[in-house]
Amino acid sequence: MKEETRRQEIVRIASVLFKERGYSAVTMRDIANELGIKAASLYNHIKSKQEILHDIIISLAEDFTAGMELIFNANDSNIGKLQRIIELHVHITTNNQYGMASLNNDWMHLEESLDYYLNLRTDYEDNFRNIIKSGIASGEIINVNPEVMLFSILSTLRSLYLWIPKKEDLLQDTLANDLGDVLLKGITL
Amino acid sequence: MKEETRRQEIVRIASVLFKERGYSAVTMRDIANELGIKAASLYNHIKSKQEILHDIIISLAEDFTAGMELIFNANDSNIGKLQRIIELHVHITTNNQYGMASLNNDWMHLEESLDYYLNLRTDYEDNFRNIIKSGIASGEIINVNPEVMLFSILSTLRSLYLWIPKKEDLLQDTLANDLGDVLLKGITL
DNA sequence: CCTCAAAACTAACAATTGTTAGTTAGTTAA
DNA sequence: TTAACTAACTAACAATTGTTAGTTTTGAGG
Repeated sequence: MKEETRRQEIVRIASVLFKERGYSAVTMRDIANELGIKAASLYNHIKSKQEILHDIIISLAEDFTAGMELIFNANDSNIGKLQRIIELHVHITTNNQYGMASLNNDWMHLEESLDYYLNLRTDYEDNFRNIIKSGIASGEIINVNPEVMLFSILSTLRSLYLWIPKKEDLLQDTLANDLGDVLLKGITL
Repeated sequence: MKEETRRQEIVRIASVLFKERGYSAVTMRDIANELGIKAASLYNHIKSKQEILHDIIISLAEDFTAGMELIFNANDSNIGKLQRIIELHVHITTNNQYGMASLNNDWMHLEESLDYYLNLRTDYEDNFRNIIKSGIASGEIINVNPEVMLFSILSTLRSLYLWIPKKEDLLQDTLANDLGDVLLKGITL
């Protein structure tokens, strides 16, 4: 484990508060308080509140886009790719449950990096959609509206951050497997 | 159609802004601006900003709890009940896509009514969970961790508000049917 | 012990926040 | 015409916001 810089600590603490209350409802004084220092002292380490949000969201969004790129270009069945996407989400969310809240709910408060974020998200969704469409074309996946499938699976994966912390006992692999069963094979016997 | 009171108009406009930016990032002046009046004038119709949030969230939460109660006590198979829950979400979300954003993301900013809201939500989830467990016991539903199934289905249904406005062409019934297929029967051929 | 940089501090700022008080214009009912 | 009511207004408030300037404390290396 590398040492955590004060800057990283600020971002980490902030992401916890942002998950609880949302970016706009958390003040610099709240963050400073949690660290036992004064708000003004934060500015020795970070440039602005906005920069904290950027740090949290952009690194996560890039992780997803990079992971998706790998899966998309891999030599695998389309169902196999979907299973690997599920694992990607479980993995990233397990390692940063707090940041995932900002990624989902506070992205609209990004300023300079908003367009960049939106592009990353669009790329990600396009790849996801193309995997589903390929799966339908190849007969791996049922012929239902692919938008409904994309939406349904992605909604579940994006909400993982709300749920993983409550089920700490569940192993990452077990969770990814169960989710794969439920999302891909359905729940009907 | 009944006439909309000024108060209802305020709550409706506010819910649109709350969906875009979140409760904390929307000011009384923003809401007033959208109505073409001054912020102070809002107080002729409402008691506080907090009351607007209460209005939006609590009525929706009560709709869900009441709808669930009906379904739970109905004479139907457990899979049938799940399908009716899907229809309940599609129906309520279609009729109030903006309010659903606050229900999902701004409930933590409720003050006096926070406990009441949390109780409604717990009741709802308990009923949902019991339907799934009954379905497993009766052999209608596969024997996978019921928490994973509850989480997966509910996440999708709770995210509908993000997605329904983009697919206005899709009829309520078609959407509920497709969602039922995907969520219950899975997507694998 | 001294130096120097990192990281804390105090004090203050201009802007914005939700809300109140008091007033005014427009509509309805007597 | 008058009286009452509704819903807008202006002006202001105290508190809180993100941030800056300038200063002091701390701790490691020479």
